[in-house]
Amino acid sequence: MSSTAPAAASPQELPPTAWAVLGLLSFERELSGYDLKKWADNSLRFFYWSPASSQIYAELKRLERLGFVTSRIAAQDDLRNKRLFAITPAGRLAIRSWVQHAPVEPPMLKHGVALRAWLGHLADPARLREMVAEHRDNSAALAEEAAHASVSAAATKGWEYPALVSRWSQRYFEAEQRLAEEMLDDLDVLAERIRTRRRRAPTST
Amino acid sequence: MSSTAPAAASPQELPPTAWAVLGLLSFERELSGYDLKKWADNSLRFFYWSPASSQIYAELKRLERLGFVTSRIAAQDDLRNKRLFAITPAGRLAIRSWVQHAPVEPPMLKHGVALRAWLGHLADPARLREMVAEHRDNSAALAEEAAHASVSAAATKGWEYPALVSRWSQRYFEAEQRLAEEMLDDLDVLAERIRTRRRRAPTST
DNA sequence: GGGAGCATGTAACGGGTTACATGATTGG
DNA sequence: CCAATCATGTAACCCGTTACATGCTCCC
Repeated sequence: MSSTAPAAASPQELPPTAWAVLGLLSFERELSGYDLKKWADNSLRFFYWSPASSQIYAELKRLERLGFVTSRIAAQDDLRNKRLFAITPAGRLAIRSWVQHAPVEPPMLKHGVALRAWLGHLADPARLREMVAEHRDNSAALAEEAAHASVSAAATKGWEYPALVSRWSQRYFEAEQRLAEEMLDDLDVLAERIRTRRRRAPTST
Repeated sequence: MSSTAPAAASPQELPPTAWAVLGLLSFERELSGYDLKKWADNSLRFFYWSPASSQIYAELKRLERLGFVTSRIAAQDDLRNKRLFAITPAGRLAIRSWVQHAPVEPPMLKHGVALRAWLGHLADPARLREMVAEHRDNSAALAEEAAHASVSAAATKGWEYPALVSRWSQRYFEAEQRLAEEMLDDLDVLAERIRTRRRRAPTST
């Protein structure tokens, strides 16, 4: 089946990136692929990764083929061969339906630091500590960035929901920071336990 | 470049799944692909997704080609054509080096619920609330599961680090639950604000 | 007898990335 | 003038998934 369906098949079945891009356009502004990339970088990035530019252009092509967006070349006043995209009524319908009806799935998380802590028996305890500390600092920095994003979103009319999610992101990264700190404590306890145990019944491996 | 390098090229450059699988084997037990899948399902799943079985078999093949694991057919006592894999000294070296030297990268998160909250202007407020509440409940359930995993890991010798990470996971999902609750509050405030505003200056799409 | 679980894979597909190509405009 | 940024894409690649095929064994 499939093989280039004629038009809007079952709207529900698009990759997340397509919905993300269409979602960015649902704020009713005309945007270029380049704009979309930048915007994704400083909003979606916090709770959803930011797709590669090439991917954005590919999704835009698909969305246009489905009739969910239209494009025009911005000429005259704006010069450059810049293609501006806008959401269509069909696109608005489709994304509304997706937002409302897509099933609630567990967030997907790939936590490299946690994976390596899980394999802690393979690492030098000090190095492990270092990694977790670095992660804690990264989280703190991201919390800061999200805080900034939230104030600038709060200042814009019609951006109440983005502002709300920015606040959520800020809290998320603050929590991540706390979790890292607690893990550091646990690592210290564990390292201590191992050290004393080794003192009694020395070396193996 | 590349095109089936003769042997252990630069060990650092394997997909995460390969390291995850090798990591599971680093606990020094002989495991089948099937075993690995099950184990991944109830440990890695919490902080790193669980790969498809087919993927696990593929990675095992690759790891064997690289000399990081060996396999033998478990016959006699165990019957069935079950292939058991074990880590080799080279594999132990490689994964140790990965755990210690791989750069600390930000965890990758794809939070569907957050994305849809970000697009809250496209949803019925009640439905949005429902979705976030469902996510909160899912998180609570996952926290429970992680708690169980942590007690059973704590009971096993040599599993101190997995136990530590299970504890971390439990806290993570508890935090996720709290974040969802706070988002619900924020959504209520926002919905109220919109309702009163609309009462003064009525409707517009 | 038959279904649930054990066990190992193959094939096709697709989503997403990196690397690359190209060119135009702006500002120091 | 040259670097940075704007701007749009193509090509190759690979990770990972779904769907499927196969067969065995355990236990009700």
